[in-house]
Amino acid sequence: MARTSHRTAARAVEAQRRIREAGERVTTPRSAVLAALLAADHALTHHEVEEALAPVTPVDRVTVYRVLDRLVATGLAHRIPGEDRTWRFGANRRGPGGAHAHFTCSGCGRTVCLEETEVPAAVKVPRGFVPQRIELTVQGLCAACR
Amino acid sequence: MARTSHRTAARAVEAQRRIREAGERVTTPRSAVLAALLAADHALTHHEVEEALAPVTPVDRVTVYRVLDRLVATGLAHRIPGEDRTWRFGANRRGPGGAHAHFTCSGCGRTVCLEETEVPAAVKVPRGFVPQRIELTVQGLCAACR
DNA sequence: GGCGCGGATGCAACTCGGTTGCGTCTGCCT
DNA sequence: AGGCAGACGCAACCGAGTTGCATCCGCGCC
Ligand SMILES: [Mn+2]
Ligand SMILES: [Mn+2]
Ligand SMILES: [Zn+2]
Ligand SMILES: [Zn+2]
Repeated sequence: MARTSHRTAARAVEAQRRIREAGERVTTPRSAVLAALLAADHALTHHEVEEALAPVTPVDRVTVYRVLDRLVATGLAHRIPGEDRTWRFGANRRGPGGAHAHFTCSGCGRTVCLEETEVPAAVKVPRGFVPQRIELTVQGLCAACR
Repeated sequence: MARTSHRTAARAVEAQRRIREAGERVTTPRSAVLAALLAADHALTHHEVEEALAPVTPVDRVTVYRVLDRLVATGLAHRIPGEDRTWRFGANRRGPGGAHAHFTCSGCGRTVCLEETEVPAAVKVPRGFVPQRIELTVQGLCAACR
């Protein structure tokens, strides 16, 4: 438990450092949300973030939405559109621009970032179309649900 | 115009044939919805389907949802999750199981099926994970919006 | 350390894509 | 033609995300 809360504190500091370095104001909700993303082993929904913060640093629903939007806008996190019409958010652990694939488990509904998996650099598109970003999502069963 | 309505009628017949062949009951809403998907040059939202049918064969909002669900379940159409939290639907012109990529235009918001574009057959996933389906979406600008 | 301001938070009300329950209607089999 | 399971229409509902506005507070400045 001492170990755990030590890690938690370290994560909070790390989150604050990242926010400050991005030139953003360091506020309680922002640090708490980013720390939650950094702590998670899978991409979190708005609701999951809210729940994760509730016991220690309750944050208003709307603020969670706004903070996550801002983290995405400043490149500190990324948003993953899901099969179930809800967005999930993951911290950009290795800075912005790291295009990677995602895995969504149809058992537990969790989405994880596949930092290792290559996304094709280019694909064939119809004449006149200009590709900008490629998204690759794998559906299947995670190790736990298999 | 004679040409156009002739094509329209042909499409209605084709839609009915496909529905019957799938072992489903042939109803007015079902034929109309599938015919609309077959006629479209891009994947349609629920709302677009409803609008397309309104002038000739008005169909209740809820019925459109249910018909589209069923077309997907029977393999006559497929559902594409979008960046904007709405689903889009396309007819499965070449039968079910034809995995293909999609292109979403950030200008007009339209999504088109890239029937030509290969989806990688397999990707690297973490140990113990079982991939089932791979989805590839390209974001960019379409020829009209460029 | 205190001051002031612009941006951030909290709360309430709202939008909209999609769902559910239920009574009526109809495609299809006999 | 007759009967029934399944489809349709309508109304109420749900939940993710948004908007407007008053209050608060991080941070640069003294
Ligand atoms: Mn990710
Ligand atoms: Mn398609
Ligand atoms: Zn799982
Ligand atoms: Zn376009």
